[in-house]
Amino acid sequence: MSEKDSVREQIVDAAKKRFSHFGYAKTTMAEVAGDCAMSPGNLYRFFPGKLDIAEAIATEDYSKHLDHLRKLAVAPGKDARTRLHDLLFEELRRTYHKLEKDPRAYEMARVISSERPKFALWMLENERKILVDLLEEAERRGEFSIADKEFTAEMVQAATMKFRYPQLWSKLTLPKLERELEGVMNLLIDGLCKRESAARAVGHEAAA
Amino acid sequence: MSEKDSVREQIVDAAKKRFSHFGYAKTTMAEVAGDCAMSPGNLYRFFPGKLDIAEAIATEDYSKHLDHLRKLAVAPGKDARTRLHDLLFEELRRTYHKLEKDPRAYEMARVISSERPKFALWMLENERKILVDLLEEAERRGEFSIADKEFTAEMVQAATMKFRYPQLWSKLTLPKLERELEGVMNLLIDGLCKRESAARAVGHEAAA
DNA sequence: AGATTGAACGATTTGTTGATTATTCAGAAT
DNA sequence: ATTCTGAATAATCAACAAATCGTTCAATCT
Repeated sequence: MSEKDSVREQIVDAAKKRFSHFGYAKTTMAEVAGDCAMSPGNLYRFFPGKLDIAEAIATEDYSKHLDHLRKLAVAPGKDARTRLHDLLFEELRRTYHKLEKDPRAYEMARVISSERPKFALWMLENERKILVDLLEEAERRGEFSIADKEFTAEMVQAATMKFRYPQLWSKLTLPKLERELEGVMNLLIDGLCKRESAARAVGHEAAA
Repeated sequence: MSEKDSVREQIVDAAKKRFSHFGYAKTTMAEVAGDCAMSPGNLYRFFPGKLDIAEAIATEDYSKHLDHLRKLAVAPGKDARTRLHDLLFEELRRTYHKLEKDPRAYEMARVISSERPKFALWMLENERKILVDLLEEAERRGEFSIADKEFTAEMVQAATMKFRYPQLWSKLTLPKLERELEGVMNLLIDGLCKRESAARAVGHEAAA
């Protein structure tokens, strides 16, 4: 089984190079097989198809990102607002740099999320789990006050949906996106509602 | 000029029928001209091009919707929360019924917003003005507490972006979308933050 | 003169053909 | 028996031709 796994890795590595050099569509299975010194047919003993190789690459890369997010969400010595801030900003920055700036990665993301819609849902779920953890911790410490954490996490994701889809960015620069995310986040945390206790004003505050 | 206007109306009417029957792409200028008992070339004395006819149709239809929204935003005897609720829900319902349920309207929306990106921005601006009015009124009455209304209106729009794009709905039914919008709205109004005053819990509350 | 036409033009779409490519599988190699 | 190959297959893509359609404008009509 270790044998098989190392071949899988070899295939993923070869495909990663090809995909990021020439793009997903312009890379043929024959080329990937050639790079691994095997026949095209043999690839199918390790992956059901071309798309599954792309998915493996995306999963591997995304898992690292998830680990990073998990660390941010439980960073000690930071209040809930800051951790939520760091979490949402990290996601925005990754999306921006990875997709907006790299046409090859963008192509792969488009192909995967159109041919494998479940994949995008799986990513959302993973991030929601992190959010739930953050919210639970925040309530335990008395920072937030939330009845249904699972539902609230979903709502936070719905409200920040715009920052996940480059198609919705209409030429906005990263700083502008960051300012918007900052604004949305402050609204989500503090709300529009008048309070007795000194309310934090919801205005533009530079992000970075 | 009144003469010219009535011809314009005739053209818009003919095009409206064709577009909604056969779709934008499958309707030819010659057909629209024929319906108006004129030559194709003559259409261009009234509209710069085919897309402008579609835009005229969309503008006419959208203006009625805007009037409706304005009424909801200033409805007397309702608190700000309710008016904001009505406003956002009306937009969601219109988008759902008009685009999600009518492939012809969806085609036109796609064509216009891809060929005339300014149009979508203009719609957002219009709705933002209404939001600003609502927020100003709400602060005057002491219901909300907002430093920068223009910016906050932008943030409310950013946070509810998901409900404007059917592509982001991934098979969600209208009731589910409504429940989500309800949740996001409550979060925006009340915030996550713990307060001294009795906080309204953020949970699922049936929409309709 | 101003309004209108419809043939002419170029851009876009459609249809067709011939590669190219993902995938399969009967058989060769180990 | 298991691993692997590479030709066969079917699906997709690319390139080209024909047709259609949006748009223009010289000529015609009112």
